[in-house]
Amino acid sequence: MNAVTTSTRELAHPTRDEIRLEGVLHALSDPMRLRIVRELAVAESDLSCSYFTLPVTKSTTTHHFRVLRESGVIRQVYRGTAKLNGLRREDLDLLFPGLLDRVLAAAALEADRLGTDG
Amino acid sequence: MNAVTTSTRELAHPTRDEIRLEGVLHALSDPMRLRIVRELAVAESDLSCSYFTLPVTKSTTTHHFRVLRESGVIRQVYRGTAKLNGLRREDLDLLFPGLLDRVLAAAALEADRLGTDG
DNA sequence: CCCGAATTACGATAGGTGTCGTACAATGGC
DNA sequence: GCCATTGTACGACACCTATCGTAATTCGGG
Repeated sequence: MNAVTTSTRELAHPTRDEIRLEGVLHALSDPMRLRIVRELAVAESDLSCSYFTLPVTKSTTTHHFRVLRESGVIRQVYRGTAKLNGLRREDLDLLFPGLLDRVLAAAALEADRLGTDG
Repeated sequence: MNAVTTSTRELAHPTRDEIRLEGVLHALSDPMRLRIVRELAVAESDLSCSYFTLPVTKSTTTHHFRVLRESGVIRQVYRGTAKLNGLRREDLDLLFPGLLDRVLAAAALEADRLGTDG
């Protein structure tokens, strides 16, 4: 009905200064999560969870998105029944300059090297 | 038991092309291991395990060094009763250009931010 | 040839984690 | 109001992992 759908469901995000390097590295060390992050990185805007077609169930997908959110790697906002996901680029770049880009570049190089892209 | 006393106990290392980004990120996502890597990074030469004074037992320290070696982050060589540890900078920089430096810089920034250095 | 120093091996343990399946909840369109 | 779409909650399970303590191994030196 409303032109601007204001969702009431709130999601807990760590503030910028609560983000820990160890947590970010751990979040990125899982193949599924790294794949999600890579897709978010090349996306022009936020992507819904259903956009991703991962070789795991929806339950597991939900789990991975939560890990990414709670570690501060992504931001999640409800819009209707969907949940939009976006990288927290600014926060990450402020805390860990250049880190995300290097990880993404490394992931691209490795995917190319192994011939298995995600 | 044997007669070969060339002090060459061999340790299994992954070859460069066996190193995986996920494994490296996972290895670096542990506080103890990140601390070890940071110390190795500023060292002029290889360091023995006993050089490090970590708040864990020697058994646990051995475990962490093994994780770092098996993930390809460090190289370990026996010399007498000691075991010398060094970063595999060249291999890592070839595989993942700039990644290690950014992680180290991020770790330094975070340590400064949190006021808790290692 | 024994001793001490450095490190490992082994077993144990508590907690984390990736995965699944099924049942449940929120939302927007009809 | 109903229902399809989207995602969550919860329980379960196998596996991994960080940690410890103690016993064992390797090596150089006396």
